[in-house]
Amino acid sequence: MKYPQLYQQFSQWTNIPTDQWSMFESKLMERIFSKGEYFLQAGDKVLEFGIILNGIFRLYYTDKNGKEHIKTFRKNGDLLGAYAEMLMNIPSRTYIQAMESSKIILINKDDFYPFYTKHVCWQILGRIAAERHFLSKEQREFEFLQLDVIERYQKFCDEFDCLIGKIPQHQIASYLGVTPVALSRVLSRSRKVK
Amino acid sequence: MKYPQLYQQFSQWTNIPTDQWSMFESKLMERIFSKGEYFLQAGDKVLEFGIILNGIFRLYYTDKNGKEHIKTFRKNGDLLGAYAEMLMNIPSRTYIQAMESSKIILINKDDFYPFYTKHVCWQILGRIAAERHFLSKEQREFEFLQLDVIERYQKFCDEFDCLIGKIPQHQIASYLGVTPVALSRVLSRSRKVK
DNA sequence: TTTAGTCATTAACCAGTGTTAATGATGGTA
DNA sequence: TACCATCATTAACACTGGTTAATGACTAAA
Repeated sequence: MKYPQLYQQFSQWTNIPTDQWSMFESKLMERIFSKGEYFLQAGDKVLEFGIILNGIFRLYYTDKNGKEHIKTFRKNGDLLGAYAEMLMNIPSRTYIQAMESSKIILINKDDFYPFYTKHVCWQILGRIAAERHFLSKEQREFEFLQLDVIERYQKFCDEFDCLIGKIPQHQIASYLGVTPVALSRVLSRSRKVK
Repeated sequence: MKYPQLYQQFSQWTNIPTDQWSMFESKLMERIFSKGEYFLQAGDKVLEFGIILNGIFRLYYTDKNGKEHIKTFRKNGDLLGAYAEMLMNIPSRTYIQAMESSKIILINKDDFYPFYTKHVCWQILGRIAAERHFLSKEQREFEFLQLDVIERYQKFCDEFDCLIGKIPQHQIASYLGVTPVALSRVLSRSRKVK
């Protein structure tokens, strides 16, 4: 078994027969991304997805004015890819960029899909992955509807604590849906209060 | 077959053997909701979910100040329930209220879950339901990050066209993440431009 | 018909944000 | 060292959105 850690992670969700796992592992590839390198850019065909062994990536898109909007960050153990575009079978609208030297496991979409019909465990994993993606977006919707900037920042610190310091503040601002100037003001205000 | 229309809808996603379908149908119940009646309120145990035959529901939660925030609206053919809370197995944080007289099909969560192990088609349906829920949230995230109020309003009109006139404008404002006053101003401004 | 309730609109005021620009700090590179 | 790029901070200004309150339209109930 090449990736016992990954097997552990998947086995949390459902039992995977060892023969299924070894077939799956045979399709996996490793790849290193250096800081700043892109896993995917807007317009690219979505041919594969990954699982992060170590490192940090940011996912963002650009609007009609060329401004970047950060959707989320991904770290150890997270799935990596343009998930929505893969489901819709359209070219990527998302840029996915390594924020530090990162190591990931890759699998081709076309190598993975056949597993769905080989064993029910892959359907279960697919369902749980979708459910977890949904839950994180539901949480984000909650934050946009109910929380102001400073509260959203605090939530960000809770969720991505290990990333503070590794992510420039203006990118956190973009994730929170405000400008770097606005976030800086808010943080400065909250420091004065304390 | 009691609900051929529902069978049709599910069959779009995957083939369902007739014996599976009749077992499934035997668990279904019908229920009518009159205007204003609640399918679910915050604090309720999430015991069941539904599929809307006809009518409109709104899903919202309240914040610490008692203000309502509308998450979405649901109409014919949509799944109805506190999906996130069901996945997390926690009490509902969501209020689900009929906006007009509505008819739905109900199934108990505990009656449905066993189907996951009876046939793979239910896993596939579960996965696709989760994927579709995810995609709609991803779309909503896009709108919050990239669009201003008037653009979000236009998107709303595209997505829920049949509901315009049936939904009070202040509830649309809540869905868009602004106050009724702000939405009214924005619409009045955009009317003048034309 | 009268009354009460819901809702959209508008005005006035204020807090917060976007924008632009200037400043200073930091870190990497020639 | 000097130079460059990146980034956080702050100021000034315009504008948007939140809040409150008043008004009028409409509907349903008494």
